[in-house]
Amino acid sequence: MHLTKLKRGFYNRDTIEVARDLLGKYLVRVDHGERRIGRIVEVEAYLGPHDLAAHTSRGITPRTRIMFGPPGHAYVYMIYGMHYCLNLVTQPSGHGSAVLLRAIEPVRGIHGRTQGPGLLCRAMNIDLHLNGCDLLGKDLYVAAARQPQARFGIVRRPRIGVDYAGHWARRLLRFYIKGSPFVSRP
DNA sequence: CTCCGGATTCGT
DNA sequence: CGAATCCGGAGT
Repeated sequence: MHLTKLKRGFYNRDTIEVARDLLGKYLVRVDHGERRIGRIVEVEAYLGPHDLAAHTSRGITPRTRIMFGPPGHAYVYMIYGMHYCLNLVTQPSGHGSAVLLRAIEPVRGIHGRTQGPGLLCRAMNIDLHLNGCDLLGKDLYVAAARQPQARFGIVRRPRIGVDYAGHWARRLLRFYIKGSPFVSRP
């Protein structure tokens, strides 16, 4: 399959548009010369400091520094002391928004399950050393297929695991490819 | 410094 | 439904 790496302008847009446009794109991880590829099937948008479910709602801290930084970078954090989550920073520097990648469909070089943000990172060997990684580099990036792809429907749902966030927990900011068997929670 | 709880996953 | 497991952020 012929893939074209997305440029920074793709990420420097409205976070909800980026989230929807990431569906069907390909996450590429190059690790010790090994190339792992997964098709993105499920994402969540985190809009900025006003979004009470977003880490940036606490302001600029050592952890959220990357998420407040320029678009097109990876924001990786540890959760529950044992899993990692991968986000892609969106919009101009200072905005504090990102898209969480929740599930991918294995395409190449992937062993193990990929349904859920923690499992996705495990399968792609993504951990804190990739926090702040430039998505225009060679270790980790998103690419579009050059060949036209089959069309798909998009389902909108509330985000997972953010019940503490008041009315923000009910916003429809989770997107996934309709009918995909690789979504974490259909 | 201590304390609380989490953008999860797995086993009971 | 609860444990695993540890660090970030907030409060003292």
